[in-house]
Amino acid sequence: MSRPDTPVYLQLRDRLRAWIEAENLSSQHRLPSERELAQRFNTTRVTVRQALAQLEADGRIFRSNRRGWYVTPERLRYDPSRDVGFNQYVTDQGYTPRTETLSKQLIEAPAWLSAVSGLEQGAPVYQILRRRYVDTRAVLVEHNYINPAHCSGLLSENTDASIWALFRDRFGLHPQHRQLEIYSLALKQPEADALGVSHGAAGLYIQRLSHDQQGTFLELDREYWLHDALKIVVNVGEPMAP
Amino acid sequence: MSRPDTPVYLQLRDRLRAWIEAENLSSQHRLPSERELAQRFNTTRVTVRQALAQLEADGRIFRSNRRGWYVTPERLRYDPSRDVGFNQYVTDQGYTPRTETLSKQLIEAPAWLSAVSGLEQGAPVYQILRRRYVDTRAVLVEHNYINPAHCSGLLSENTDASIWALFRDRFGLHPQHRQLEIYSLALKQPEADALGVSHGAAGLYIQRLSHDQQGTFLELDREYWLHDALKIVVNVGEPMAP
DNA sequence: CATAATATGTGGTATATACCAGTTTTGGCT
DNA sequence: AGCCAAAACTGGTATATACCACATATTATG
Repeated sequence: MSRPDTPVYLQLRDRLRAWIEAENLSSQHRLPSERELAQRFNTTRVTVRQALAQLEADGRIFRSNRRGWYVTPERLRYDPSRDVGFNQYVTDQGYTPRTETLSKQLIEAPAWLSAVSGLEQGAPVYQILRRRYVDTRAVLVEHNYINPAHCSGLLSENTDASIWALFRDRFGLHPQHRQLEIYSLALKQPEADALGVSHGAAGLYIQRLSHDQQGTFLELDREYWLHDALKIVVNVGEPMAP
Repeated sequence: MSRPDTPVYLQLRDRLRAWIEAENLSSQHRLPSERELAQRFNTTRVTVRQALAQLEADGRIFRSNRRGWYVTPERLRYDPSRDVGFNQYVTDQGYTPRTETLSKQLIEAPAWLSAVSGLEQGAPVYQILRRRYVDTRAVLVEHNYINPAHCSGLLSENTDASIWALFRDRFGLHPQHRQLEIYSLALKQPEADALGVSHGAAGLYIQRLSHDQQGTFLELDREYWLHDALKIVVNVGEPMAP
């Protein structure tokens, strides 16, 4: 299969991957320590870490700060184009969701928000910052910017559940058009810290800009995900004929 | 700004980032060699490579095998939900596209394709493998699986241009429904080699499953992108009122 | 028995060094 | 000029080692 002169760290990567797939079915299982792996495979920690970095990039293992390496759980399937709440998604797929509202306040729209939303600069905007968990793992932080025009009093509501459920059931708001932006990046200071990973960890950025039936700005959502925590599934166009 | 005990490789990362942003506007510019950076910043190559890996993860620089590190061009904006050709996208954004058809053949649908498309296993399917460039940089490889039912003779056409243009203009086919899947992964042997990067390099996977007005399978597209080469922009729902 | 101090284990950061495998440049030759 | 071999240069891989910061387990102490 592989040439005999395959680099040590790739051999190690493949052996670890096979070991993870064969022996160990459960997620969140802890790998042997780097030192132990180095000894067991008769190499050095530096080389072991090269192999681990490969598996991390592939989303098969993740690190918990100074505690060790763990097998990554299955990716969460996620459709950012539908207004179904995170909690429901996670529950439907057999996991336990958790949401923490880190802050919520009324702010004045900064220039960049004005540019993408069409709001006047300095106009009042609700800002909600939340952290979401799948089981015990923090997988994303979310920045919400909401037009208070049609949902005054939103900040008094419980924002640990679905904001879209509030929009629908309490304020009668329905998004008509959404623009999604998705790209990979390295997580920086605030988001990386909030997710308990180191600066520079691989992340996926999802931005969702929603307008209502009249074409007025409803909400801007900026989500910073761990890159290995999700698989985006979007349906576009009419559903198929039966 | 940063504490005085910030690790060397992060200081170096930030200095390089600042240098890239300030001094150097042009993309594809080559960075000094690792050894020169190590000397200039009075550290070792290992530490320099940590800093470079951070900038690579952030998509600001990329490596060309044993030739050096280069400043990453702007990301291509890409909407996989529209049937507009790659060549047009790239041209519209001021770059020069190029497409190579690596192979095209009639194959029998394997089990996995049957599972997602609804075709019978073993049914004939066109398979087209292409590599696409933005300017001189190979940014993705694309695996197309096309239902020959409504477009026989497709393989005789020139597949270096848009397949969707062929569908539209020559066969009168229009996709009605699409399912997109997007997630990050590490590029493996065949795709990494085709893109001239090393195995394990960060990539973005985009899968597009298209059905026509009658709900019959049209095409499955599997795209493997360099993670830093694109920004996905998808519009969902009716356009805004004027 | 609960709590605090301590020891141990873990990944995180860093230096110094060496050789390998390709790429690019150089320099000599025709 | 054009060609080709040799040299220089680049990132890729690898060993050996050391210390740090934080997490957890262990032990001493009230």
